[in-house]
Amino acid sequence: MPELPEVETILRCLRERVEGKTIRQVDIRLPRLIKWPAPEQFQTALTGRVISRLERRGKYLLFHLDDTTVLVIHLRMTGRLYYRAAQFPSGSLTRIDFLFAEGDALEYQDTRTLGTLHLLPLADLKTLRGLAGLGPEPLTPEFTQAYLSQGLNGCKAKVKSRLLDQAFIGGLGNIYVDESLARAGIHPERRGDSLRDEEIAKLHEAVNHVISQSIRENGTTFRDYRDGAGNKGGFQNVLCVYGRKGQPCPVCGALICRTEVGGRGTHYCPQCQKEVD
DNA sequence: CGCTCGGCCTGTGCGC
DNA sequence: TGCGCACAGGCCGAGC
Repeated sequence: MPELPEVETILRCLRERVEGKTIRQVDIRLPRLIKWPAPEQFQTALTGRVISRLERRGKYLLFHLDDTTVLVIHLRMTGRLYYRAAQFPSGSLTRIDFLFAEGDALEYQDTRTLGTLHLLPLADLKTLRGLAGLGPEPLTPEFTQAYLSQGLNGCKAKVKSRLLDQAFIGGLGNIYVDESLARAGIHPERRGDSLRDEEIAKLHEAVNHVISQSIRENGTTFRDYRDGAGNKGGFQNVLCVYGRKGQPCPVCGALICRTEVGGRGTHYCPQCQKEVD
């Protein structure tokens, strides 16, 4: 479900609500979501811990605890984290319920149940390969035009597939890749190594622009996404191509096309994003 | 080694 | 109305 801007929005929302809270009880209703350690140990180890700090890396959310262990949550497609005030009961959609000593709670919901939860000592975070191998994120000093250029150099894969690789760029997902390529005027099926310098410059600008604008808009609610308090995002109102098959391109008016690239639904403007390979 | 594809899950919305 | 199918924001591992 969520990509970098959505996870960032959840982080900002939850920070003020759960940092400093003591976990009194963990109610596990779908144990298979807990990948490490075994659910019983997960439950025991978390009970009594204080959440000292929240952090986001790519699409991962990290809950640092007062004993230097870390709860790592990945929401995958439909995971949600909801803060629940003390007077409300836990709902039927909750898969894992974190109850605080103060009476309030954090609930993990997940329709498709593809999400993952790990509890690890800080020093063992490197064993989570997806997390440890994350590439630089958009809007960081490491994500330069030169880095993008170097990563596309010799890349025979389609540019869209390359941009979705979290080890190359951390945090981009299907929506923002489609939107970035649209803004840069690059067809998603172009070979990575076919992009000219000026196109790479445009793509670099586009990725940063799209991600920063979406963070400002609190992410994209295409369907399921909500932040930690249940609020929708706003970026869906300014999407140029994603989910807009058959609708006019806001730039040129041509009708948006949908195709499949690397098994992912892909949207582009046939006029602004010409195939030139 | 680089890359593509299928599998993991459940729910929703569409066309017939 | 009911049914079946296509599709869904991500990631990993098998296999080419």
